[in-house]
Amino acid sequence: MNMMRLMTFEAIAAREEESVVFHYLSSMGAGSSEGMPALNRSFNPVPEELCPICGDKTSGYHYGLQTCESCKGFFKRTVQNKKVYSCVDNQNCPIDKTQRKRCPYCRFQKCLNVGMKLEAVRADRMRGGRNKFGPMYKRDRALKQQALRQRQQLMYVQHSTPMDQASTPDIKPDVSRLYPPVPTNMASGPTSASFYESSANFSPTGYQPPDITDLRMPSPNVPEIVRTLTQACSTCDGEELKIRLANTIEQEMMKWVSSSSYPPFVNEQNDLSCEILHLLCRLADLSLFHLVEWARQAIFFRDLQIDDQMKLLQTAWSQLLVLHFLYRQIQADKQDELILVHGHSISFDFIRRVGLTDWIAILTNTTKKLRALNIDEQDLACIRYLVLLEPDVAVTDEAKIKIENWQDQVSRGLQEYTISCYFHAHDKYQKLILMLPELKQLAVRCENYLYKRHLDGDVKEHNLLMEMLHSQRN
DNA sequence: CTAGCCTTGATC
DNA sequence: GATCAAGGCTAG
Repeated sequence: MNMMRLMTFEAIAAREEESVVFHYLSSMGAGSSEGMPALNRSFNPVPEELCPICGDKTSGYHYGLQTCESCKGFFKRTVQNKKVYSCVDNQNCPIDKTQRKRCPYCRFQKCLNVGMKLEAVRADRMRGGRNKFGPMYKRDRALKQQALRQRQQLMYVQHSTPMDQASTPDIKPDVSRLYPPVPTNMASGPTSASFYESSANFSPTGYQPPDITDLRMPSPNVPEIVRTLTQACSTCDGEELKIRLANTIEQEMMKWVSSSSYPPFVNEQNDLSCEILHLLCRLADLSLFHLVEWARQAIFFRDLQIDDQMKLLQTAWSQLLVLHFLYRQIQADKQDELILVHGHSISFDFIRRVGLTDWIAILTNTTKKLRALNIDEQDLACIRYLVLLEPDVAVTDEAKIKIENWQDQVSRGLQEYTISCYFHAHDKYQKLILMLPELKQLAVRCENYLYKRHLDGDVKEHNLLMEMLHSQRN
């Protein structure tokens, strides 16, 4: 059935449309904000789009994405005239506005790598009109608008900090809350005290660092690959702003928690349920942004072509979000509270009142299992990569071989690590691997739930989270 | 060969 | 009719 679908033009068009998500994601991460003071940007509400190949000013969508006029022309000439170039250097020449003429080989490679479409150059040289990429360009524009709005929202939060800080003086922005923490100093062993110290100030709801007197050996030998994966975490632009936005969202949620009457009237309960779901989705959306930025810079993953990256991300995003969410629960070590991104928490009682009763049992069971496994940050880092680098996702043959090799490296690293650091828990590795299908099942369940609530009109916003949810179902 | 400007024509 | 992403033209 899938094979049949792949043969149809609709399927191809749908697939191309899906890639918009990734173009959008990659352009977010490309850091249009890099090195630019926030205040300057606030006076420039529509940031000038730069060509992903050479950095020149773009002139519109050409052959799949926004590029400058010269790269458009170069791509057209190359494809139309079937040019074959060669590189006199190492096939990794820098391509920018001043040097783009130097090596056409590397320029063309870059065109393909960023996602320019060969098939958008017409074989019949027919002029004018539109092609199948029209809807894709339209959606890309809409997504960029959405990204812009989100950035402006972040800006708003940044400039409203005095009040925020006054209301929660005990909360310090901690980027590790958005996405799993990664220590910068591994010298002290797999669970460096510095990580927990960094989280220790973070106790708006009495959150305390978990007890680290576990069963680990005092000075374990962490395999190189595990060390690398654990260290290789992004520190993305605007993280602190996102943390502040998360804080603002959570404070809003806290207002609902404290002001809602009990027992609620029927309509009131429904409104409350939608409002809380809306805020939870906004938090998940923030985490998703961060997750994508992490993935873009993630070792292995960053070496793949954009189309392959997109496929992997579309398969893994919900699992990675769930994984992060569960890890947060374990870290906080609270049995009856839902831990939010910025460190606030909501009691399970409140969760029941907004109609999410079923999820409490699921959450409790899963966190219980994970706690029993005594997952540490090295395990987590490896699992994240195992989830992200899913070899069964249909990617190009070349990428598939790479991914299988990377999976193998990560698996072996994890196995070696668990054996050397948890020698008494000899089956830890197997248990971790066995958790993966369960994680996937849970992620799918979350997706389905969210999708249903979206169709029911309970989740109205159009954000990256919804975009990912929809792109999988198209 | 490059890159800026021009012409074309399907889609909205 | 306006839009805008194709292809075409041409000075440098």
